[in-house]
Amino acid sequence: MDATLLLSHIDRHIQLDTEEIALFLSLLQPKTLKRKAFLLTQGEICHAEHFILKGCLRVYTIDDNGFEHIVMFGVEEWWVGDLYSFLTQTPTQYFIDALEDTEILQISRQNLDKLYQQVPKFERFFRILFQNAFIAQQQRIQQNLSNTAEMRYQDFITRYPQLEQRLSQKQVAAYLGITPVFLSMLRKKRQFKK
Amino acid sequence: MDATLLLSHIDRHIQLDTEEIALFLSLLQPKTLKRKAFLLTQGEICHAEHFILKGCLRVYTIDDNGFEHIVMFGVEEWWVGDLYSFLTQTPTQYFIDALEDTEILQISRQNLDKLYQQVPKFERFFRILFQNAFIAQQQRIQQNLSNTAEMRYQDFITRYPQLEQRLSQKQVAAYLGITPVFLSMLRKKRQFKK
DNA sequence: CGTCTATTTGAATGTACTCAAAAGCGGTGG
DNA sequence: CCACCGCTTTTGAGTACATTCAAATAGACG
Repeated sequence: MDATLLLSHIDRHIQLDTEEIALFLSLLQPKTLKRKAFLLTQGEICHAEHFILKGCLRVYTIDDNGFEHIVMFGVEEWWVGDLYSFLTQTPTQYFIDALEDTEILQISRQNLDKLYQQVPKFERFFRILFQNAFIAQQQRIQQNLSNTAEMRYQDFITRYPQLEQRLSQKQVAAYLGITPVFLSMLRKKRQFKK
Repeated sequence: MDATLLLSHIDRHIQLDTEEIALFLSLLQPKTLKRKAFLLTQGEICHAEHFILKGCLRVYTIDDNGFEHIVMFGVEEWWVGDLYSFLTQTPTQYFIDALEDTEILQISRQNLDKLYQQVPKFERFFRILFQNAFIAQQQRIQQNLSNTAEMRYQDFITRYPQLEQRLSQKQVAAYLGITPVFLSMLRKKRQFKK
């Protein structure tokens, strides 16, 4: 498996020498997932963080009424996992599965700890990563508070136009927090407006 | 101003020697805010991150219809600011003001950069901080997707019982994403149930 | 005390959901 | 390669959750 994408992603934030790169790569494990395969299911402990080389994953919960709610999508160059379960080693409430055939690189809890110890620059790398993720989530929260479903859909397709292409409406609805039926109605309404 | 609270907060995640502590403290600036005073208003650039020693702040937007939406509260031992504006040095979309008389310690962009350079352990500190903030936000997003207003209110008061005491219903409503009128109705309903 | 803001209450409205049925689409096997 | 099965999307009617508007009451603060 080819880690070029991951290395260039890291190179954007910190500079590593060849030794550090070698160490880092030795701590990773590749994995491929067929469409619809699960990476994590509710009740399991999340043992690794996953970097996506190719494909598309979704992180979601299933509520008491059986409805799916997507907390995040992951595509190329994104990290996914359940951080809470990963850090506390407690059972997760999330499911993660593949919407497309997907290739990932995994780093386990022990290996990540080792990485932080041996290459402290990675503290900086993940600090920046979480910082950016925090900002993105805060914007999503603010949007959910301020906007109607129609505005949120509008924003979603302008913010992630290429992602929307890859998803079914059902997935988009589960991310926006509305029913697929209602999303269908919104789309119909939009056609007239344009 | 007394930085004990901040130092013990930091000590939970990283260990500093006396020199490092001295350097860190030299990079901070104290500030007091009277109730209703603004720390940041829409259009300004956020020049510092703020650690709360005492008091209560709110971070919020005002939407096109003039409604306030609170993205986070800050009380003792929390950091607040607009990270996006802080990092990109672009105008913020948020307001931050004090709900109580408040004492904070500020660290400017330049001083934080200096801190990262001179005491890399702070990369780790903020990595952990953002990591935890990310988890908390993800839980909030998941809740907003899954739950009705009534459940969200229930969860809020069990999760932050002491915070709710300090807030008006209007503030709680603006955080939950509902109108004060509707929150009042929910509270009335709850009284019967108990 | 008086003013200003927050909260409560009630009626009408709107946004989004439920249920149900039909149509569309994609993958799989014969 | 077509036919069928299952899942997604569309459409419509009725419903529920939450808002708007308005007015009255309560509370906070100077």
